[in-house]
Amino acid sequence: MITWKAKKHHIFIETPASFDFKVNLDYLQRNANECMYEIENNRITRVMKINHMRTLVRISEADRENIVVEFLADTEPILLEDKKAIVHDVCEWFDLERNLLPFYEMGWQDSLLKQAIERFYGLRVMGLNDLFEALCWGILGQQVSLPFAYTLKRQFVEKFGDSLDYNGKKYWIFPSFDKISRLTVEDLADIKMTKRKREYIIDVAKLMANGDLSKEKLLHLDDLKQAEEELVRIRGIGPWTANYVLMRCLRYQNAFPIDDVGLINAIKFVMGMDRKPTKEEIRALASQWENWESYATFYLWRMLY
DNA sequence: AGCCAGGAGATTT
DNA sequence: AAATCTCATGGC
Repeated sequence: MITWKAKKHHIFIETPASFDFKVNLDYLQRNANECMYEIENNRITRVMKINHMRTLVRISEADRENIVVEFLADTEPILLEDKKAIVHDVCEWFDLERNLLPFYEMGWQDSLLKQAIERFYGLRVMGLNDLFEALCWGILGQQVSLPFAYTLKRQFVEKFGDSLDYNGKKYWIFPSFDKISRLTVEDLADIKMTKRKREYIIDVAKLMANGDLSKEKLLHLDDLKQAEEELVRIRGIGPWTANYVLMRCLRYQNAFPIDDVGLINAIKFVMGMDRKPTKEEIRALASQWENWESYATFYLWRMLY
């Protein structure tokens, strides 16, 4: 259990030893076109949705063992349950409750992971807590470069999302599946993604609006395989997107987007290969990562950017 | 200019 | 089942 304490306008959350705020911050800053939060002076500012309320929070490192959440724009939660919800979401975002020591113990002896672990010690798989956002991000990222994916996301969010204003800046809230479920592909015509992707996103929004698809349902399945099957059944979601979402949103430790180009390139780079590794070679390397595939992938991705 | 990008679905073999 | 084709668009 995570220890936290609420002050008048702040909440302090204790972080584990194998956590490094700056390393995670670096990850969050990997693309300047990110639209869901702002980072300035080592402080993250973003909107968080809890119990049907929206709060603008600023998260920073208080000291080596604590991060602090400040509330801005008069959106401070008063009720204890709302404060608890904030703590819960922050913990989930930073994956604070996971014990990384077994991962490090394993990775330390793995020639591929060793460098990544040395370089990014304290890095967590940063979450995409919201299932609709995670699915959309996965779909948007299919077969396009990362910079372009960020552009698509920004267009989508700024056209269909809500925002809170603070000090003359807008802090965006990801479009709701309710809203998107009522749109047509023509409504999304301005967003320069393929028509197919527009269909996928609207269809996913409809499934969520119907209640046929939800984070809760996926979390209540027994294991990764079942959740993956459930997701892959949806048009537009293949093994890559399913595992990406299982990793970043549902937080299955063994989620593994094995076909990911980034992972392939990272392995090629770290091993100094002059060609891309085959799927079989990746499987062989990953056989040592059992039950830590998601973290292994995330750390290797970091070697590229 | 051409290749590729944090793929997926449909069609063919 | 596995290989191949088509989609589709910006970045480098």
